[in-house]
Amino acid sequence: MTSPVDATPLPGPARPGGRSARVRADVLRAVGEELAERGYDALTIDAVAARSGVHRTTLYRRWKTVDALLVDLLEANRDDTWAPADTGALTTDLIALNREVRTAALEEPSVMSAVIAASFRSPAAAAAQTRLLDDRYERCAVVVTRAIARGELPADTDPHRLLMAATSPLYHQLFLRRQPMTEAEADRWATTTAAAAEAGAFQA
Amino acid sequence: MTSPVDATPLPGPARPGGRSARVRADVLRAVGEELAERGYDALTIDAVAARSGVHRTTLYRRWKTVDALLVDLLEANRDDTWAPADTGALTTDLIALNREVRTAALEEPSVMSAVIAASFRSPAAAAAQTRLLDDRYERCAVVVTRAIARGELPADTDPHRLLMAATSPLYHQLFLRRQPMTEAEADRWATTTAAAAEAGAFQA
DNA sequence: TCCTTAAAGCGACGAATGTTGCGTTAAGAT
DNA sequence: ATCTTAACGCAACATTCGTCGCTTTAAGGA
Repeated sequence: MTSPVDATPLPGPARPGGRSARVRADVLRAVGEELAERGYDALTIDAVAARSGVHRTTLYRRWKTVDALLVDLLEANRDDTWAPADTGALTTDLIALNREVRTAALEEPSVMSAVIAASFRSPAAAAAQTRLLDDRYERCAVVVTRAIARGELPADTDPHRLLMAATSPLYHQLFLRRQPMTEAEADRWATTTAAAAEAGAFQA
Repeated sequence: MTSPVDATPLPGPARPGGRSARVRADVLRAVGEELAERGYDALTIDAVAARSGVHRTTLYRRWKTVDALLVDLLEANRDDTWAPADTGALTTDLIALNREVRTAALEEPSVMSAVIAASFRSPAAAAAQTRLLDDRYERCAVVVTRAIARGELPADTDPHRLLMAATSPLYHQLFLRRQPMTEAEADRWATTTAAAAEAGAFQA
């Protein structure tokens, strides 16, 4: 029996206004700077508190862990405009893509590495990582559909499998095996994959 | 000027005998159990000390960090007899290999996942991870050389590239992208790679 | 058997990491 | 302009983590 005057209390962000927003902005900026300057290992609640000027307790209450901070930064900075380069051919598109992946993976300190490391600790970070990569693959699918439209690839080529084949060796080599990888090698995975795809290796 | 009576003090393990060995065995057993029962997140110095009956201080002195404990366990349990299955054909050899990788990656709690997570924290763990994978690739190279001997592959096929192509999508999907992977999918990466290799995709 | 001395045990300490209760501030509604 | 209250600031507390000085044990050599 709810009285008619009873205004809905509304769950969810009850007061997401001015101050809270400013605090969040300050904190996320601090997280980004700390990460860029000192790397993931130095990314601690206290360090972020000190740099942002926001109290420790607030961070513990709103984010609880460093991983949560990182996830929030990721969601906030998510670039909705990114698109793979359009070079006019599958092989060169994949080369451009692989070079971008390699560059991002090799930057120091590596944000990508930080996200992966975090994904091994908290489920939330893992979920963010999944979303991030899913989004990436989604956007990159056009590389394949364009190639199909140009007649370079069979019409039933699976974009996801093709992209996995091209990029996964880079991640594997750089993050799991932890060995260096030259740009030429990255290029080679692109060309090999493109050739295999054109031969129908990734047809459904 | 060393006096003739002056016995060499000998650097290195001065007294690796009975007690030390027993302590190490107890500790490593405890690490393995803790890891298997509660997973990597629960793997703490204190937990290992409690379970093994060895004092905290000893662990801090001899191993310093949990990652070092994990590395030591790995080195101690290293299986020098492992070899890839010989099924008589490249495709089926790769399928067997991928199934083994998938099974190991999917066990819960995952030792493989723990090692990877550790490799993002300590250089020592990273080095161990590199050694582990290098050793694995080394042993798996016979799969390729056998295929060459059978005439299935060009003589100048690069074993390492071929093996990367076959297995890296599994690691990528399971540990980076964190999505499930069916056995059929794992098999498919094996067959696709075998076909590409036979077409000369991994020639030097 | 006895001696020497690494290595393990032990407790106490300091620092870092989280937590809690309470007072204060300001967003948003009236 | 005033009121309500979510969110922040603050200080004190609890816990975990890693270190240090000292004592005790036992491995390995004489």
